[in-house]
This record gives sequence, structure tokens and C-alpha cells, in this order.
Amino acid sequence: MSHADPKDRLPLKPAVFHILLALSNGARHGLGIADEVEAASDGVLTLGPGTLYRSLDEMRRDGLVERTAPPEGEADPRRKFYEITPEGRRLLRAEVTRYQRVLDAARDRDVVPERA
Amino acid sequence: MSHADPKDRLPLKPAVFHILLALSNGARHGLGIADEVEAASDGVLTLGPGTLYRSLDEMRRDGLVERTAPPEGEADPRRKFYEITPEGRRLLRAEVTRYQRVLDAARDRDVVPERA
DNA sequence: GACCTCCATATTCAGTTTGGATATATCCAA
DNA sequence: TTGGATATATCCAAACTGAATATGGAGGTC
Repeated sequence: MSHADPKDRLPLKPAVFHILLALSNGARHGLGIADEVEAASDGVLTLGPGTLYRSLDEMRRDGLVERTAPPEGEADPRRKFYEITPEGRRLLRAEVTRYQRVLDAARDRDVVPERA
Repeated sequence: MSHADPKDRLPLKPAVFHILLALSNGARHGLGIADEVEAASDGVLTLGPGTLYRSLDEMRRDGLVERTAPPEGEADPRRKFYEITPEGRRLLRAEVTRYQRVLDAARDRDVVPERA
């Protein structure tokens, strides 16, 4: 068996977590991922190019993402597109679930005024 | 003015974030915080002593936590107790809110099967 | 076509952040 | 009183990250 339990691979590195989140919405190319991460966090999070391309390499080696063909109508041939794999989605789901539990506990302590 | 907008201080370092979360439930001493963080994450997150005491020092300097008296009936005089300050709670709330938005977006993409 | 600017990937390097090892002292139980 | 567990604290190497830099090609303008 090779990692039957996703929990053994948690916690995800913050960069990996946010890249997976961005890709969960559909395939994207490198810089498109960085833009998505920044937008999804209201500009609070940024992803430097070093972290970005290094993380993508690692994640590909680990089977979390795959290279995929550019979408229909894509003009720029330089862009390399990535999509999340079933394994990546499984891991992302585990991390989201875990994190949501932490935030739920915080809400129960009235850290935030109310539930969204 | 000294940091009117909490957003300027986001994102919190992961360690600081989780320490604030642990303290949002009430005052705790150093190792008690580490235990709380580990328990709240189902054993996924750990806090090494280096990160723990270094973070507490920084957070005290930044006004996020304060030393406080041991609770009634506390036997061990070695324990140093900390409580979250209003400023710390303000910052924690901002970070929780931001993070919840990210998770909400993930849920809308069916990353997780359903809402808790 | 020549030029210029912007975009995209990629690598390098230095700074930040972290965990583990180590140190010191004290508490508690046998 | 002896030993093991607990608690704070410091140090160091490893992990992780962002910014600077490099390279090359795309697309627009004249």
C-alpha cells in the first residue's frame, strides 16, 4: 500500500494547498494559478515564481497534478497547463475538511461573530 | 494610528494563527498551547518548542498575547500562562474570516461533498 | 522587418519560518 | 531521595518561501 490514508500526508505545505485549490476550479497555466490564488484571498496571498514552479514540479512528481492540453481557443503556446489529479483532489478534500473543523471550533468560541 | 487595518498584518504566520486559536478558548500555558493545537487538528499539526516559545515572545512584543495569572487551583508554579489580547482577537477574527472565504469558495467547487 | 514591451517559464539565492536536539531547572510520585 | 516526567528556553540545521535574475518568445507599432 502506498499512502492509503491521506492523513499521513497532511498538513499540506501552504503553497501546495493553495495551488490545489486554484486548480480545483479547472485547468490553469502557471501564472494563471498565481493570479487565482491572489484573487481568491483578496490580494493577501501571493505566490512568487520560485515557489510556484518549484511546487508544480514537486506536485507532478507526487502525482497531485498533471500536464494537460491547452483549452480550446488558447492562443499563447508558451503556457503550460496543469490539472488536478484524482489523488490531488482526494488530498485537497482531506485538508479542506480538516481545516474546516478547526474554523468550526473557532466559531463555536465566538471568534467570529456569526456563521457565513 | 498603529495598524488600523488588520489586513495589513495578514496573513498570519501559521504558528501564530494556531496559537491565537488555542488561546481563544481561554488562558493556557506554553505546553498546554502545543497540546491544544495538536488536539484541535486531530494530531496533524505539531508545534516544536522552538516555534512555540519564540512565537510567544514575538506575539507578546506585538501585543497579541499577555502574561496572566495562573488559574485558580493551579499547582505547578513553573507554568507561565498567556491570554489573548483584544488586539490579538481582532487579528484572529480577520484571519479566520479570510480563511473561511477561501474554504467557502472551495465548497462551491465541490471540493468537499457537502456543507458541515 | 525592426523594434519594443509584455508575458511566461525557469533557476538561483538569500531571508524567513520551522522542528528537533539540547540544556537547565523543577515538580511529582514511588 | 531518587528517578522520570514536565516546563521553559536556546541553538542549529532543515524546510519553505519570495525576490531577483535569466532566457526566450509573443504580440503590437511604426
